Amino acid sequence: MRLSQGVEWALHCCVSLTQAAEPVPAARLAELHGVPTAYLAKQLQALSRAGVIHSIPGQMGGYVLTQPPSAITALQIVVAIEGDVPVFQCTEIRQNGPLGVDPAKCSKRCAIARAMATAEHAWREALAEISIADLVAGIDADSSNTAIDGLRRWLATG
Amino acid sequence: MRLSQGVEWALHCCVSLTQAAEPVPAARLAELHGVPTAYLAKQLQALSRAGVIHSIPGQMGGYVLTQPPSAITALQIVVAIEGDVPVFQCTEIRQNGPLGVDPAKCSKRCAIARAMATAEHAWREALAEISIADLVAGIDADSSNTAIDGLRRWLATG
DNA sequence: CCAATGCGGATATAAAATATCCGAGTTCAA
DNA sequence: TTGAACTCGGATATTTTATATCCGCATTGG
Ligand code: FES
Ligand code: FES
Repeated sequence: MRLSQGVEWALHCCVSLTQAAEPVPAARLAELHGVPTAYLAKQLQALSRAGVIHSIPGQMGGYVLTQPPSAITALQIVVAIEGDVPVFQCTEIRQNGPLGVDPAKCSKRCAIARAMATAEHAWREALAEISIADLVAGIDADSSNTAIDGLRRWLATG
Repeated sequence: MRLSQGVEWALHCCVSLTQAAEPVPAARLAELHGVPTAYLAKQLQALSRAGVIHSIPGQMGGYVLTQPPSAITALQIVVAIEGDVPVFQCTEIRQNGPLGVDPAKCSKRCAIARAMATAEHAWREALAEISIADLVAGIDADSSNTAIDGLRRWLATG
């Protein structure tokens, strides 16, 4: 079980967009991160559909964040890219075999699925506690306050 | 991102094995749960390699739990089937592009990976709190204390 | 010895992730 | 107003992974 690579790209792009004064095209974000343009565009479209970013068409178009960095969470981004399907999916095998339970009595989710969902909920809660602003602060601290400033400068010199 | 189906099978098998007095062959577990025998065998082998269950070869052979049900956690089973690779994998794209960071300065894990690892840790901690005994108790309660008894009886009548 | 079982690898199929392309629509400049 | 250049968007290939299956070998117990 592995999270799609698009999640990492999306996180990096959202961090970058916090330092942009104008819309940033997908090609420019791809150049900045050294990833294939066409595939990154797909992830950005997913973010756009989820309402995390807003797309502006036309010659001076590109992508812009729809909310302040402190209001965007890692959970939103993960859900946007991966979908909100549960990590553990109960396939109701309790209804199979010689001891199969009557399907009519399976309106309630089974005990195993409930337990796994509880653990998954803990993960989602933790993801919801991570904001883009937190990531920006962390990256800035790691680089002795040079990375974010350099990023803003690079984005400005179109 | 979706957890492999083998995890559900493994959980159900461990629950079933708690009610067995003798080793249970893979074919019998497959029949009980109505799943393909050959593929289930693969999952059981993974559990065996991880030390969750013990395999006994020979004519009266089969699988047995290595620990009491209260000592086996859902985390052990998930790791056994899926491997202990992290859900979020940092591919170090911060080293790419025109603003790429010097690889020599990347000995420390990046801020994004750290944040995602924290969330993942919360999930693992929650999984470690789930024991097979808990699942048995939950299933028993859901069935008005009939399912586990029926299971033990079915396993005894080889 | 013979039958039954777990183990491991090799193989075929199905699904998903990855990577790419071209068209519809918009904006800006001439 | 006209047009050209640029943007996003969805539909399309390619590669990788997960799923499912099979067969031969070693081991155990009758
Ligand atoms: S029946 Fe298998 S987890 Fe619900
Ligand atoms: S460089 Fe992308 S998450 Fe670490």
